[in-house]
Amino acid sequence: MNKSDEYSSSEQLWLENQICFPLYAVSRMVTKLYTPLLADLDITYPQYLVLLVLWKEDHLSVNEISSLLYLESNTLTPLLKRMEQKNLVRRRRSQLDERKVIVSLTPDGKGLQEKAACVPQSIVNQMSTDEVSLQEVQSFKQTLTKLMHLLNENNNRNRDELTD
Amino acid sequence: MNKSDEYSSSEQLWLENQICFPLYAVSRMVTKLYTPLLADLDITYPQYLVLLVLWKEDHLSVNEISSLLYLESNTLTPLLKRMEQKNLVRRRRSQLDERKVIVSLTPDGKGLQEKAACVPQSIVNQMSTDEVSLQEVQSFKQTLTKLMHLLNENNNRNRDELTD
DNA sequence: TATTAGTTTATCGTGTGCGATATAAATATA
DNA sequence: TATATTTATATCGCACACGATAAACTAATA
Repeated sequence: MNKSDEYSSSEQLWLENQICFPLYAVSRMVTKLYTPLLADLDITYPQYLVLLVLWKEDHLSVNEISSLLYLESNTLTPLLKRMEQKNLVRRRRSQLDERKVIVSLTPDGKGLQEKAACVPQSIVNQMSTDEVSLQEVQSFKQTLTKLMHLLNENNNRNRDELTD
Repeated sequence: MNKSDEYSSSEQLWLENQICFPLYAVSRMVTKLYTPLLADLDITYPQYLVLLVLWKEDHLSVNEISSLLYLESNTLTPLLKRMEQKNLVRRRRSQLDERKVIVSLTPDGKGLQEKAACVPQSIVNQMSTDEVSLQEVQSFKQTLTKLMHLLNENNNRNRDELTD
């Protein structure tokens, strides 16, 4: 173990020595960066994520969206209903399997893709500075992605253990 | 600019090429890791964060907690009231400045520190694997902390621009 | 084919987060 | 000292997140 990783029991309970707190804080701060940009499109950040996956592949079931975004149906169902109210998507029960609800883009929902094209660059510009190099951002993203898959498997394992 | 950073306008709108999505997903997944551990203490993750800062320094105003956790008063006020209901903290108007509300630990709130001592190690154990080295976690945390301060200044700047 | 088990989505309740705004106290200024 | 400005919390409304659970449908099996 590295010397710098040794903390006393009480020091471990200091905010500065925790890794999860900055993760939590930065996540909220980044969402705040998106807010004014997405307000122009009259959508929220989670709604933007749903549009991102549908722009890549349309006509996905709630379950498929759930798997891609790691969001549960109890979050997605009301969120998708709000998007349906705004005429961005349509929700239809599948003919082949009446349990499934297929979510499809409306012309309005498709149309937002062009208006959103400038969003990613605007975010990247706001996040990159002299203090954080592109190289650093790249490896940061790699770690994030590894953690995402790791923790997702962890969550799935914990959930399955309970039902066993 | 690095070759690998060049994306077309439409590729920038792919989930896999975004850095903010894994940030958002990992943040939620990590909170899920805490949930069963904190459930034993009958607290939530944001409530745990409040306790962390009070264990380090007791008798903080709402504003001071707000600055440390980057949470607004409209989030903290009801959260602190719930903690007061559970007899973890006391909320008292300052004698010197009646605008300020001083938050102090009760004996119950202090007592939780011992029971929470094992929480950080449990989280670290669940997050560290062969795939993510300690070295990697260290630099990941450094980038996170830099981003946290950067984005906070950014947010403060944007807020002040509107009132000017 | 009748029953059981599994899958998919939805509902309910609680707890955040935050933009906009209100309220009250303290400070600054005319 | 009366008034305006600033500061510190609180209130309101809306949109997530998610654990627990229900309801509807399909698949598996006796």
